[in-house]
Amino acid sequence: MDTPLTDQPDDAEPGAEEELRAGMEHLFFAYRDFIAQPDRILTEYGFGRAHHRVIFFVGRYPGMAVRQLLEILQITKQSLSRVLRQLIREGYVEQRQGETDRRQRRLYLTRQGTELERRLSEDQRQRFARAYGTAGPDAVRGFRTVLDLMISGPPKGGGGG
Amino acid sequence: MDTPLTDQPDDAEPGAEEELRAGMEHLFFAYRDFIAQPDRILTEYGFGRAHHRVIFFVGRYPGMAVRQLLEILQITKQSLSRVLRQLIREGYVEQRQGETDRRQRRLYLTRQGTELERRLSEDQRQRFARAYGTAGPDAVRGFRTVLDLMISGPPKGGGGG
DNA sequence: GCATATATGTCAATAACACTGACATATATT
DNA sequence: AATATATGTCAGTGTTATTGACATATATGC
Repeated sequence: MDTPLTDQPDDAEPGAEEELRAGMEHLFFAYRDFIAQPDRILTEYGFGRAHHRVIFFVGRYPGMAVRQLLEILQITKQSLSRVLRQLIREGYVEQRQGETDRRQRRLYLTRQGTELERRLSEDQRQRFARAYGTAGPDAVRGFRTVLDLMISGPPKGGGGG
Repeated sequence: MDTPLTDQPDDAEPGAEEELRAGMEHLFFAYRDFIAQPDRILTEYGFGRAHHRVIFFVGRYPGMAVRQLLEILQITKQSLSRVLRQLIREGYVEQRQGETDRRQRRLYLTRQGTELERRLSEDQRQRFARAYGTAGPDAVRGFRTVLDLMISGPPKGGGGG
């Protein structure tokens, strides 16, 4: 589409180094293209990427506490607050007091929020579905294996993943 | 490390839908963790994520023209300009006039820029090397297959993406 | 009850990174 | 000469993030 690059860069080093850099590059492209369409939709609503992340995770884990969301998104309370306030005010997310811990404000998508979530993730779901379908189950397993290994570090180090 | 989520969300739907959403979620985590360490290093230099992207791509494709960089990063000329100006002024990137087309300013890393590139990508390379090594060549092939399929859209549709 | 910690929310100031619009220069193409 | 391309810059704006400070409600330990 718009990546006029050959598979092998000018100073292609043979072997592993090149393989790693190619992976890094393609992860960048995949993520870039992954968020392009939702970004376009969000502008209609006056929302940004952060709103999408909140809607995605609250949709996926209903009843999530604010604290959890902060840990997942790794942003500050102040940043989340502005986004969350907007989503609540405009009727996409609602809060309910926690039952066991009443300090918590547990988060849920409203019907309107669920609709927006569907709309935002439509292209992303199709993108995954297409890639998964074309690549086949073995490749998907490999994809998930590598992706998961990149998330929290090596199983040996533990690191708290 | 900091993702206190179970593998299956509250409203787990059976089958494909759940698989897709899990993939989307893990792609988010992988990318988030992928850029965390470079982001920390960049603050030492007063640089941001955009500087890293420029350094990465100029390092990978020496002699790249500004136009190509704009297409890859999908940002505006004005946005790139600010970043590029800073990198040139501080001696990480240099420009040379194109030989065949003298309007072009072809971009190269200086020695200092190459050093910074190594430092910025060190954690990312290790992360990929670890994941690739642990997952094994079959999984890596699957990973690359799926990742590449997600980049520009279906092979059938061809062009757009 | 009191002290302290946790979960949440908000105000203010700031920065990085993107945007649009307008305009300028050098060079290439027709 | 006219037009297009490649690049650069100025001005203004907006989103998303930051840090710091402070407030409220609730939980927990003594």
